[in-house]
Formats: sequence, C-alpha cells, structure tokens
Amino acid sequence: MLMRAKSVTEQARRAQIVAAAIATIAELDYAETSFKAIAARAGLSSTGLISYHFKNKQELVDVVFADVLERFQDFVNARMGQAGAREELRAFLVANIAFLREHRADMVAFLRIRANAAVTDGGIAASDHTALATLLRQGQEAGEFRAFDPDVMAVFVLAMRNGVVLRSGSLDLDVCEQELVAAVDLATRS
Amino acid sequence: MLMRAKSVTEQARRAQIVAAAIATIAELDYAETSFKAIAARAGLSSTGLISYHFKNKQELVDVVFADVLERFQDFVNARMGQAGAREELRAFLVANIAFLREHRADMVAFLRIRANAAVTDGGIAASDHTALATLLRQGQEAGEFRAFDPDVMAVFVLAMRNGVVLRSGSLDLDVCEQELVAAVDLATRS
Amino acid sequence: MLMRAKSVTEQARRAQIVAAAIATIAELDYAETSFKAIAARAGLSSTGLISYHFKNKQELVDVVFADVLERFQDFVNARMGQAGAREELRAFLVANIAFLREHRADMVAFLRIRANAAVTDGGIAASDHTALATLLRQGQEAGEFRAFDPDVMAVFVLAMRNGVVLRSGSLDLDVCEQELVAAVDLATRS
Amino acid sequence: MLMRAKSVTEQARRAQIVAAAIATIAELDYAETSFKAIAARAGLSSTGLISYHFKNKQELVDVVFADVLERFQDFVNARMGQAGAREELRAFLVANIAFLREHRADMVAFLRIRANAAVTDGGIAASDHTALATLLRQGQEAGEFRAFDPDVMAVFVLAMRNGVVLRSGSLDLDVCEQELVAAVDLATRS
DNA sequence: TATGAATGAGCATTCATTCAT
DNA sequence: AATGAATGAATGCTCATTCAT
Repeated sequence: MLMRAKSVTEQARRAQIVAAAIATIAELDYAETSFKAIAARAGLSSTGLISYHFKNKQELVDVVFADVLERFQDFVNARMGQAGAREELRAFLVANIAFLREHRADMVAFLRIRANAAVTDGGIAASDHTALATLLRQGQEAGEFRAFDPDVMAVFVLAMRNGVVLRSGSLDLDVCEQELVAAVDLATRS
Repeated sequence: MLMRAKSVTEQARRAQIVAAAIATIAELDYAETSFKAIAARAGLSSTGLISYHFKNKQELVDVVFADVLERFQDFVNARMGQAGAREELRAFLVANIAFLREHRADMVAFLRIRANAAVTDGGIAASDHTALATLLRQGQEAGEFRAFDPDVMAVFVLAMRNGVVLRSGSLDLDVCEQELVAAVDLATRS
Repeated sequence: MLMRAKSVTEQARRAQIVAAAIATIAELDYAETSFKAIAARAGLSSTGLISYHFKNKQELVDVVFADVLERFQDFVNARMGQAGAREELRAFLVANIAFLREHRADMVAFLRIRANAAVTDGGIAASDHTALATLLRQGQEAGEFRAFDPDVMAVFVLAMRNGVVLRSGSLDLDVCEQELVAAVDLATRS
Repeated sequence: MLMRAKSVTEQARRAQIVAAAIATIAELDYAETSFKAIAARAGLSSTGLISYHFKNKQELVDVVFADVLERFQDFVNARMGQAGAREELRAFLVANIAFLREHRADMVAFLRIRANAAVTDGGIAASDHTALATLLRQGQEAGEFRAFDPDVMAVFVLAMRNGVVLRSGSLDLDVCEQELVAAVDLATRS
C-alpha cells in the first residue's frame, strides 16, 4: 500500500480534529456527534476541512479509536511488567483506573465508539481482550490463578472496568480502584 | 393521566412495531436504527404508520425499553426468592443468563438503548442497580457477604453480565453462566 | 347537476363539522387548521368521517365560507331596509358590529378563509362588496352621498369593518361602532 | 448578541432567497409557501440551501417581514415631515400608495405574513399602528382633527390601506389614492 | 354511517461530502 | 491548505385521503 508521507502541519491538523472528535463523543452521545459539532469544538471554520483530512467519517472514527487505544496501551504497558501474574493483573487494573482518572473523555469516547460497533478494523479492537486472556492463562500455568476459562474471565474483568468508566461521573474512583482490585483478586486467585 | 384504552388491533400493531424495533436495534447499530429500517423489518408499507401508532421516536424507544425491562424483570423475579442472600444472588445471575439465552436480541437492544442514554424515564432505568445493591447490603448484614461497597459491587456484577450479553454471539453461555456464578460468589462471600 | 338529497342526520353531521371547523380556524391559524384539530373539536373519533361527509378539504372550506356568509347576510338583511341611503348604510354598519358581537368566531374564520384565498366559488365571495357598492351608488343618485368611486368606497368601508373584526379582541366594540358610523358618514355624505 | 459578520456572497444569497420568498408568498397562499416552492423560484437546486442560510423557516419569515418593513418605513419616512398633521396624514397615505405601486408583491407578502401571525418579533409588527395613532393624537391637540378615538381611527386608516393592497390587482391605484386621501381627510378633519 | 387503521406524498431540517476559489 | 457555499440523500413527522369492516 503506497501512501504519501503526511506533512507536519497535516499531522497537527489531524491530531487537532481527532482531539475535538474525542471531546465531542464524550460530551454528546455518539449518535449526536456530527462533523458540525466536531468542527465547532476544534475551532474549525468548516466541516469541509474534516473531509479534506479524512477520507470519510468512518476513517475519522477509526483513527480516533486507534489513537486512544495506542495511548491507553502505552500508558498501561509502562506500568506493567511485574514479577508475578497476580501482581501483573493488579498493576493492569490500577493502570486502567489511573488512565481513567487522567483521560476520562478518551475512555468514554473509546467505549462509545466500540459500543456502536462502528470500528472497521476488528483486529485492533480485540487486542485488549487477547492480551488480558494471555496474562490470565499464564497465571494459571504458574499456579497463581485458579481454574477458569481465561477468555470468559477476561471478558468479566474488562466489563468491570468498563462499568467503572461509564459510571465514573458518579463514583469515587479511589473506592472503585480498591474494590476492583479486591474483587478481581478474589475471583481469580487460586 | 388520561388515556384511551387501546384496541386489540392497535395493541397488536404496536407490539409488532416494538418487536421490529428490537430486532433492528439488535441487528444494526442504535445510530442506524431509522423508522425506515424498522418499517422494512415489520413489513409496513410506510414509516407514517409508526408515527400513527407512536407519538414520536422517543416514545417508541421508551416503550421498547420499558417492554424489555418488564419482561426481563418478570422473568428474573419468577426465578428468585431464595432463602439466603448468596443463593439469591446466584439465582439472579442464573436467571439473567437464562433470559439472555432465550431473548438475546431483547437484551442487546436494551443495553444499546441504555448506552445511548435516550431513555426518558430515568427512574426505571436505574431500578436494576438499586435492587441489586439492596440485596448485597442485606447479605452483608446477614453476614453472608464480606465487607465491600455495595453500590460499587452492584456496578461490577451488572457490568459482568453486560459483558456477557455483548459477547454472547461468540461465547458459550453454559460456560459463562458457570464462570459468572463462581466469580461473583468468590468476589462477594465472606 | 343531479345530486341526492341529504338525509337529516347527514345534514346534522355536516353542520357539526362545519361548526367545529369555524371554531378551529378562529382559534388556531388557518394554516394550522387540520382535519385532526377539527375532529378533536367536534368530538369525532376519526378524521375519516370528515372525508366521508366532504369530498375534500376544499369543499369543507367552501361550505364553511358559504355557511357563515349566508347567516351573516340573513342577519344583516333583517336589520336593513331603512328609508334613505345614509340610514341604510348606518344600519349596515350597526348590523355588522352586532353580528361581530354575537358571532366573533364566525367572522374571524370567514376573514381568515378569504385572506388565504382558498375559496373556490368566487361569485359568492364578492357579493358582500357588490351589494354595498350598489347601495352607495343609489345614495349618490339620490343626492345623499357626495361624488366618489362607489367600488373603491365599498372597499374602504368593508376594509374598516374587517379591521375592527381582526382587532376585536383588544378593542371596545361600542366605541368602534360609534366611530365607524361617524367616520363612514363623514366620508360619504354630500 | 454575538453574530459573525456575513460575507458578501452570503448576503447576496440570503437576499436572493428573501426575494424568492416574497414572490412566493405573494403568488401562492401563505399556507402553500414551502421551501420547495421558494427554492424553485430562486433557482436553487436544493431546499437544503435555504436551511443552510437560515436557521429555520421562522427565521426566514421574520427576515422577510423585517426586510419589507424596513424598506417600507424608509420609503414612507422619506416622504413625510410635512408642516401640519393633515398634510402629514395625507403624505403618509400618498407614500403608502406609491410604495404599493412599486412594490406590490412586498406589501401583499407583508400582509399575508402578518395575517398568519407568524412573526416572532411582536414589537416591530405594531409600530405601524402606534406611529399613526400618535400622529392622529397630535393633530387633535393642534386642533386640526376632530374628536375621535385615535387608536380606533388608526385601525380604520390602516385597514383602508390594507383593503387597497389586497384589491390592488383589480383597482386603479390613481383613483384609490385620490379617494383614500379624500375619505380619510373627511373622516378626520375638524 | 361510522370507525380507525393504513397509505403515500409532502414537509422542514440535518448530514456527510464535494467543489470552486 | 483552507474556506464556505452547494449538493442531494436521508430523517422524523404530519397530512388529507382511502379502505375494510
């Protein structure tokens, strides 16, 4: 696939639009997120500019999704690498809550995009799940976790985190973090 | 609140449209669910007929939401009423999965509507959470559950169930049920 | 033109619908007057009944217009027949205000229909004007009125009355009657 | 009230649409005036363009109304400023007929909009009446006019003018002007 | 006759996208 | 690269009218 390298200003503009799109999706509903609303938030004078920088709305959504995912993964990965699987799982959860604390809009936008299943990629979208399932499996092999279906447990853990994200407006995140770590540990350890 | 009794045909048509709306929301995205798509699925010749039977889109969505919620609650309540809180919680989870098995589209539609926050009611929408939090609190007082924040734990439990619903296309529900019951029990019992 | 005689109940229903249409046009704008609004005011269970009794909306409007006009003319004619033209003109104006006092909705509806030029008839619509112009002409020939264009003066007189009708919500009709009689007399007498 | 300055093209398009709206309202009924009819008259390819330039139909109607009113008032004011009240009243009437001669469609559209009471402004809509009533009152104080209710007389005078406007298709405006001036003078002078 | 369900054209409005500048 | 004007398809909704019962 041949594609021209993007210039610096081009990249800056795209980043600006992506940021505005995230803010818009997090503030309004996904269904209410229009180019007009994004352009207003980005201080752009025309929605045409969004179409100029992104092939279509789908591409913009995909880029937003990938952008948040990458920053999320970098953030979480930087806080993992613990010795044991239990500790690693705990670190994962703490990192998730930490990211949520600092980047609530990003996580909300991310979940809303995923909920509306508009992501074209597919592969990337599931990477979250796969990595966690792998960690759980390794912990089981190491005898740190009890016997359970790692894929299903991964669904559970990520769902709990998502629940916290969607309720983060009305919940105390310190309490959530503590309870989440405790509950997951109880549910998984051998 | 005065309202004329609805005729049998009227009720049948409304039920048909509600069913078509559920199917549409479950199949397409919530954002893509238009009167046209619903009418097509219901075999109606005109979107005008939907407007004839429902004041506006909001009312249709509200009715769909309330309809699923009522059937869900009847279904679950009929399977609860156990002696202890641990058993009650288990029964709640089993009933949830059983409903999902039989009415997957309903649950998906329900969650998608709630995710897009378009429900006018408000009170009803949270009843799920409140009832569960109360059960957890009672279990704690009875000494069956360990100490945790009941509201946060209710968020966790419902989030896990939601995770199963949204993944139910690719997961084995028997496994999910077993794992869900086990995980929640481990996370909550004293 | 052959047409079956209308039964008594048929006539009663038509009269009921016509009355409801008048009330609706007078209360709402002409543009907002729908079959639904008329049916509601008539206590009818279906707009289909209006279509059953009237070929289409145009016919209903025409009938409403002719109905008000006929009652108006009967009312006014019963109060005219004075000796001289000046007295006759005065009687015409007094009768107009009297009709307005008792049948404000009818006159408002009448004017609104005419303003929106939806009347098919044409001949009937102008009869008001023709009769008045004739009276003015006769008064001129009798030497009671000064020289003026009778058609134009008829437009003036009817316009003044219309102005009173449209403002009758906020004006004192006793004052209006007095001023109208005086002004028209001054403007016409020789 | 903050609003971005409109570009030259923008202003030109808006003016074009306003002109088309006036022509449409004057030609068709007010009730029949749709965006489609206006777009056709303006040579626009899409009704969407009207929505692009005007927030909604109400704003377009308000702008049309204010536009005609402003041009009318400028036109009339430029022809007034006479010494006495009688002369001033006469100048007002002559100016009205002159404007009608040159801008019949504008006046018809204006009256139709007002008749259908769709004007949001409210304040401006009545200025016509207030100014005239004031002139009449001043003329009475100066002894030029006889005793009458100035508000009612203002209603009469404006109603007469409106009558001429609505009949201007079938009346000789020269005759109307002459008769109007004479009739009003007779009805008001002391 | 009367009902209310059904029809399909029409409405204003929003939207992503294109295009000339 | 950026603007904003233009396009036309799509949306929810209303309407007069038709039709089976």
